[in-house]
Amino acid sequence: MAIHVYNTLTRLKEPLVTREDKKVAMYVCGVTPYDYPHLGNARPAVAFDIIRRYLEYRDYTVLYVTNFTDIDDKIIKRAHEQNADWRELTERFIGIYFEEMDALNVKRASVYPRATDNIAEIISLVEALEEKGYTYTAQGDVYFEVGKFDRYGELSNRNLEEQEAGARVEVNEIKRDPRDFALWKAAKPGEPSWVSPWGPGRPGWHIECSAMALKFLGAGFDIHGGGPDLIFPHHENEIAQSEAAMGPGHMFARYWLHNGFVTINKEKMSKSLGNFFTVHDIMARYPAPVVRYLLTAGHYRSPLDFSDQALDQAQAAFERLQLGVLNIARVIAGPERVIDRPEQSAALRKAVDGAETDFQIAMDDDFNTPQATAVLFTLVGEANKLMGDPAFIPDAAALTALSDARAKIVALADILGLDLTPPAAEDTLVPGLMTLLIDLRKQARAEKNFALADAVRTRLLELNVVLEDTPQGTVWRRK
RNA sequence: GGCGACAUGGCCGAGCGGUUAGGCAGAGGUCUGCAAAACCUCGUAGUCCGGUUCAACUCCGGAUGUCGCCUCCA
Repeated sequence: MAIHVYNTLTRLKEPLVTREDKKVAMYVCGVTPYDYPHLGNARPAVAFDIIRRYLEYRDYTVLYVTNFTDIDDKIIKRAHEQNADWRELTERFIGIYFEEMDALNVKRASVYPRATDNIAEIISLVEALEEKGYTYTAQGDVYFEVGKFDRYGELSNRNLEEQEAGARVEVNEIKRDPRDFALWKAAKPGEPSWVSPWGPGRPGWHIECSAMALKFLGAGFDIHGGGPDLIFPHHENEIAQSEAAMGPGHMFARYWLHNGFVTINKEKMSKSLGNFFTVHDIMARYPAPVVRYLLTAGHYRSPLDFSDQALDQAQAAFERLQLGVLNIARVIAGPERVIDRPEQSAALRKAVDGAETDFQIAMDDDFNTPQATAVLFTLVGEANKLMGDPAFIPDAAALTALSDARAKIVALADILGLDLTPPAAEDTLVPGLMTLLIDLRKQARAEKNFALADAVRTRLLELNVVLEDTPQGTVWRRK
């Protein structure tokens, strides 16, 4: 069964045929580090992290490259506003980006190239384009002449003649054609710059991704990903300049994948609209795994409308998975009964045995995480049903099935980057104290001193410790 | 104006031409001293109008609506 992905370039779901057998080379456009990342930045990071993890699970070796655009107009402007050094600004926000993506359990990419570390490659690429006659210079800037690349518009499916009518056209007297874009920008006084054949300046935005993708992944790499607002013009320009430079017969990237927008009240979350929430602020109110779960609960290509209600629902759903694993752990840590009741665990056994196949069917189909997570809930449900049966007898078959179920739930969740492993073992004093409190409460209850018993439970709850009275005795967990 | 996406039960959100998605919330019940957790039962959805078909939420056409790209933006 082959993995199928939706390719923006063909507008079709296609089987993933990699350039090299069992290897995937992928490039995902990263961030411009001049501010705190917002949820719209986190979405592609998580979406492509899931894709990367799933491909690795399917035995692909993944070379994953995500860039930092660490020099551009916004950075220069922000540094100027804050009277700060632009390098210190980008360093700071790159650090913050890593911290927050780590919290969201985004695996580190193989390489995080920065534009400013790849100036030589960028200049070479512009030179190649210059030699082939795709460029012109004007007032120190170097522009790519879009009209000379006849496949321009293929990715974003736009015919440029047709949109002239009502299009908002950039006011730029320098450019020969409004569609043309800067490959190299001449430095204005006081701006950071690098020496180049065209004088001191800095790279245009689009060229850095081409240069770095080709440097680290080579021509015809497998997957190029990013947000949907990059389809045009950024990715269109990447294709044009890369394929123009390489010449006929060379493809830049084979599959183009784009995630859906995060929206607020159905409107795109964006800095310019001012309706954005930073990952930092959201994680102050909800646990990071809940935020990750929210991003996993919908399909990566669908819009995700963000709200507190959505977070609350995500939290409740995620806790159901967490508690399921915890409940199983308690039962399998308990005693085994040497009575054979194989039929009671037959349904769970069946669910466990079919789970991985169902998970793969879902994920093979363009990474259908909503369908994949349903597999996890089915396993939790079957396990709960078994353990919750008043006639449940923990025989060998049941304990094995439960143990397998737990392992399967945790393993499949891990492929989605959802960590369901119970919190690390406490130091020895805490469990001892908890046993002491539970014993004292048990005594109070035996004496019908429910006020005292409830006070113990209430005050522990204030410490975020939940007591639950089960038929097997009282258990506790952190909230 | 050009191009495109989407429209599912109170909310979120999938698959599928005829057979249970899943989650959240709600109601009733089981268990409990009371809770919590868990389980059981319950709503029986598919914007509208046509068409194809023995059969459509699922395919086709149209309408309506929402959103997006066309400008830096994930």
